[in-house]
Amino acid sequence: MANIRPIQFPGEPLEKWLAQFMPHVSIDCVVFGFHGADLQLLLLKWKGADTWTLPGGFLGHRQSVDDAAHGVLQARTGLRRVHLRQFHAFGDLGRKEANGRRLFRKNLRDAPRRDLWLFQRVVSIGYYALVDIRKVRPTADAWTDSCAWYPAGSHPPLAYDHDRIVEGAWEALRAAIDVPGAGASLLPERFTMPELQCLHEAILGRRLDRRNFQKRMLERGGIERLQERRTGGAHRAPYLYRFTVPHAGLDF
Amino acid sequence: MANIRPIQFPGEPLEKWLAQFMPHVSIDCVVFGFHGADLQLLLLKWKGADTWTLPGGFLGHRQSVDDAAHGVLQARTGLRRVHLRQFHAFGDLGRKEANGRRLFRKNLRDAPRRDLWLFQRVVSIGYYALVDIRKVRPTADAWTDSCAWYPAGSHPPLAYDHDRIVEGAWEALRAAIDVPGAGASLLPERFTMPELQCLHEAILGRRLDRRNFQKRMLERGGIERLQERRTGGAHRAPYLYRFTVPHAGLDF
DNA sequence: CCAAAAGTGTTGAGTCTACACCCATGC
DNA sequence: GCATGGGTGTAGACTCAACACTTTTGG
Repeated sequence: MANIRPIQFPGEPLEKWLAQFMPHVSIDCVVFGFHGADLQLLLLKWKGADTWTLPGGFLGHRQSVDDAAHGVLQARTGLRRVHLRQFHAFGDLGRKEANGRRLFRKNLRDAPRRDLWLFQRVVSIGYYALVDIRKVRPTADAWTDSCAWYPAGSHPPLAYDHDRIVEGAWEALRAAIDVPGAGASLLPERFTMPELQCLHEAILGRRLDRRNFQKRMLERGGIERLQERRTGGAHRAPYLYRFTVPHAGLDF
Repeated sequence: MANIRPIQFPGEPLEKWLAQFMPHVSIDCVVFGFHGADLQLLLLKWKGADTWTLPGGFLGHRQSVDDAAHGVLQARTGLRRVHLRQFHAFGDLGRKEANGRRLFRKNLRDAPRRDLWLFQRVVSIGYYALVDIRKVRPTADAWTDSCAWYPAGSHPPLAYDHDRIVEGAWEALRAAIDVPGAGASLLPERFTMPELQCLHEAILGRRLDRRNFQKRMLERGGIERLQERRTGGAHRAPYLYRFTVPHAGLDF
């Protein structure tokens, strides 16, 4: 992995900040975490508005798209090596760019120029990320006053076309859950089988049979049972497992 | 479908032509056709160079990414309603932009400016298209002197990262072949079961069992048997079929 | 001892694959 | 008739979902 450097808004003028990026292209990241029984989404709330968006960013001139996505993740979560997967590019008209100008305006001394590419149409490349929610330190940026987790099923409506992007990410995640090691990065290093099942149920949106699930996971490989059990809970102590393929599809 | 207008290079200067496009974003189309027993690829050969590339184009300022892809297809094939599917955005560094400047240079009176976005890094959105090869009129553009079909297994090496784009498209096509109506747009309106099987074998890269294939296709639905048979060939005349779902996933 | 959760096994339905047989057509 | 390709059926392997039983733990 090369060249991950978080880029903060360095102050006005806006033009100067924008100059370091490749114009008209952005990254949006649907960051999935897992806690309790629900999938969670990492969302940013903009200053001075009841507006939420996905964490996003732009491409440095000498930065690959994948690196830029990792940069966004590192800036908002502090994590460097996350499971990150590109799933679709969004380039429809009517992505409500004018709305964006209003959002930025509130946090600038002077009104930004109308003809900046930031306020014209931008093609956004969608990534989804799977992270261990306990390792994340949510960090807002210069434009937003909070970065926080929301239940994926009932998050506040998002600006632009970000609700559609979430839909696409979730669909891609559902399609990708069926490979060995899937979900590795959403869980802590050591986990129990019921926890893994709970994660799969959250992603798929339906209940699974406990016994068939366990069988399938073990036959498929990619996880190994440890000697220890999780003690302390009521009832029988479940075994702990860990993934032997650390991150499915994470190749660096 | 809105706003499909093929945009031709209107003559120099290059800057003027480029001004109508959203900078730094391009479309590349992997156009699959089917003839005989092989998948075919539509490729462009550049003027004054032994260089082949995929058909591509840029985004008009008021044009969605999908519309731009349809525009590319219409310009190179004459077809308006084709099965077209976005599969990945390519934005690595090292896409050999300098090479591109050399290609354009040969067909311009004056050397183009070095700082045009065309010669910097461009993020390319990859689409694959499935077309009926007999309906296509391959049409070169101002930069190329031929637009022609090549066997997908043994085409000339492509410039930039276009070989990788073809790989990705083929993989996405393999993954998508398993839905009812798949391949509808690669075949003529009426086709025989062996023809459909041949297509599937070409896409998957392996032989299939004749009997099981027929059974699966008919049980799955989406095609219907006609009264007619294909006469004229040696041996028993096969039935003709047609798709009842016209184009899988083509939604306008 | 009981309730609740966790581990393991079995059975039947449905699906996929390999293969055998018959039909049509040109030579 | 016979070689070749096309249409249909069947038996076995395999997969997957439904379900029963046992074990462990806290109260």
